[in-house]
Amino acid sequence: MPELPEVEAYRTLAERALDRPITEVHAPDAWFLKRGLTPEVVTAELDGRRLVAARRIGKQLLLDTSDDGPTLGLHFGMAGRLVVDETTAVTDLVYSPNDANPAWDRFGLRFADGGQLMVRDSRRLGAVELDPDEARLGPDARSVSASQLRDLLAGSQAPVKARLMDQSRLAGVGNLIADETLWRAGLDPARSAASLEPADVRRLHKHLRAVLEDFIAGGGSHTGSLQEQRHREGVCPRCGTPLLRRTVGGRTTFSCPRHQPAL
DNA sequence: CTCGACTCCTGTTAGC
DNA sequence: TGCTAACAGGAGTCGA
Repeated sequence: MPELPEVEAYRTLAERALDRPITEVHAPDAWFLKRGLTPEVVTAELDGRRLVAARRIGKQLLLDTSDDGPTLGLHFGMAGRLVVDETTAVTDLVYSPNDANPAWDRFGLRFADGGQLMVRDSRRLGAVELDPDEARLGPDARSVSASQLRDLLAGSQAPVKARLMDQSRLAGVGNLIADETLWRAGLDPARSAASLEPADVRRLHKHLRAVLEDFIAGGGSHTGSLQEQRHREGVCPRCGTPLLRRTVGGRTTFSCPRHQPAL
């Protein structure tokens, strides 16, 4: 997906959709609805209500509804976008087409004033559910404390990168944020989480926070220093050393063998 | 419980 | 130019 910074932009955009009566629910793709939700049920639950708050936990967008209605949970998968009244929050989304294709409109709400909120996802890896279990997500990466980060890394033999991307322990970090953060912090993504020293964790925390704020301010997860070097001939932006490309935690991973040495 | 492999889906791109 | 295979910012499930 869209990682945390993109979903934060979606959340801000979704605020434009608040307090507008819902007159129609567009759910043409039943497969896109999860946890047993059907087009009939989601229509009955949302029709006539209004969105009253736009929240975000990690990569999950949560839209609360009026009159004690359900919370609408939106996931954007790897290519999903949010569109409100034909305005898109994020213009450049790597690995996702920019064009508007009606067939990619997987779920949407029509408002009484004629406007709309739409989830546009070419790849169908996004999801819509009602009253998602918010407890399944770890603390949001934008506000995670240093001690929380220390605790969620402690004792794990999994690669530190895999641990950072485990949404049940830390919500919001995806592949690009993980690589950029570990690169800035000078940590090998494949090191076991438990092998980090206290100073490593403090540095990681500092850079994680900085990367997130940079990406939120700068327009997305693709704006990192490492991003333009994310290809087979890529070199370290800092020292020019050819980047190491491998799979860590099941995801394509780029790192500088010089600044991010293995133990 | 923890962790890695596999799977879902489809548009783009690299390579023959 | 055209076809095919690999690959992609995510995450759920299964099994060792």
